[in-house]
Amino acid sequence: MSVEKETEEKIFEAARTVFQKSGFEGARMQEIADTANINKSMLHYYYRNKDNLFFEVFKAGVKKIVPQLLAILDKDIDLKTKIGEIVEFYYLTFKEDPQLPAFIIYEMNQNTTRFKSFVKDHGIVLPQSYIDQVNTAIQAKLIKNIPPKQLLMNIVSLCLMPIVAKNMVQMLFQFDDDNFQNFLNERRQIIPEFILAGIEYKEVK
Amino acid sequence: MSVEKETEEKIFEAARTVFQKSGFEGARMQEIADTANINKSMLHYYYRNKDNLFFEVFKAGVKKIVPQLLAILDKDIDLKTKIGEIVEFYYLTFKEDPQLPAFIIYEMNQNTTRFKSFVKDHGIVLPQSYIDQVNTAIQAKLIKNIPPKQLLMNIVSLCLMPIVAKNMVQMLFQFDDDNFQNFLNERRQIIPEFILAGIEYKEVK
DNA sequence: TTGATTGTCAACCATATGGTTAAACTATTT
DNA sequence: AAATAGTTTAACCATATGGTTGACAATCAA
Repeated sequence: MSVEKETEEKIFEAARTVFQKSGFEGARMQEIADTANINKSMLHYYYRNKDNLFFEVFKAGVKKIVPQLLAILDKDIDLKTKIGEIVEFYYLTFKEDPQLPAFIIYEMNQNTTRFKSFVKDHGIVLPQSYIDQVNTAIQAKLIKNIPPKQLLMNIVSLCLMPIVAKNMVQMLFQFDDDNFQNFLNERRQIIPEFILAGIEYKEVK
Repeated sequence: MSVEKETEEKIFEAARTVFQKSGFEGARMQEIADTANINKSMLHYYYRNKDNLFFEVFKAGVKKIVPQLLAILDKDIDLKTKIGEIVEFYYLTFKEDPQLPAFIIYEMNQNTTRFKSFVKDHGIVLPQSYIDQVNTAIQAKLIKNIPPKQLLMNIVSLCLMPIVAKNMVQMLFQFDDDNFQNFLNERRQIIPEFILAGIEYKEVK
């Protein structure tokens, strides 16, 4: 049994690597097997077929991002802290898994169905508490008027876009990998400042 | 000769459609031929092979985005106007070609080389005039201190991310296509306001 | 120890896919 | 009108790819 888990785990890790690098269509079962150092038949023995294996990887990827974000959004903390936590969460998560967001976003565009079932199974919904929090802040004139979804879109855009468009950014800004990492690191401070100013956030004493 | 251009054009358009929908790996030469309503051999007759055809489509895509952005950045207009123009440019361009940015960004991550040659051939460089403009504005205390590349990254992120992550956004926000289009439209106003507030922009009289 | 269950592998299979070819057809030139 | 060059097509080819099979090994239950 320990052997079984080991192999299954090896396969999954290899699949994660290859699928995230090449996408569903670009990934080859043989390459996954080679990466895992096992026979190709094992892939089918444990996961039946390519779709299945892919979906496992895809699900794990979504699980790593979405529920965490929603949990932070739902927290009972003030808006400023919340924004800071989101920025930090994205920075840390994608520092160690930089290809994940591009992978998820691309594959979701290719096949919405895959994701839909996941959303239903996990009851993924934007927390009402977040919506209320923003609207309350607006009414209290603590921030300027902005639809909560638009604000969230802004936050996520600022965090994810540079990572998703990594090569484009590196090319246009003529960054090597170090420069790019510094650029991202710099954004940990710049993004929260930019957002808070953007909504004209007023501190509550 | 008119027939030739017609066929070549038909092939290119079909290739654009299919490649943008499915990506390089997911695209099938047969599907392109079917979409163009011609025999598959014609693809090879006019474009030799898949790589070639793809690269033409890819180049055209980049040409539609990058030079335009750089041209606006290089314009001798004040920062506020410039930001407004970028936001409008992106909105209008991708309203009629929504899959383009995700396509370019994804394929660029898959194969940097493809893009590198393009950048070299077209002398694509971030205009110094833009860098200077931002730095000057900072020194004049017209905006708060922010590295020009970070500011540009913010602008582009806010414009592109929702389009690139369309399905993700629609799912999470429970938008149908109309809702989504309205959401994007709403951003034409929200993004410039958000950015100008974000950099604490002061009007020059 | 032995019989059964589970895991692993090399060889194999069917099909899809990018690409080729040679012949037919069409327009253009002489 | 004949020859030439350019365009289009159906049939074909080699290979890559996802998936299967059957033999064999390891592990476990009795």
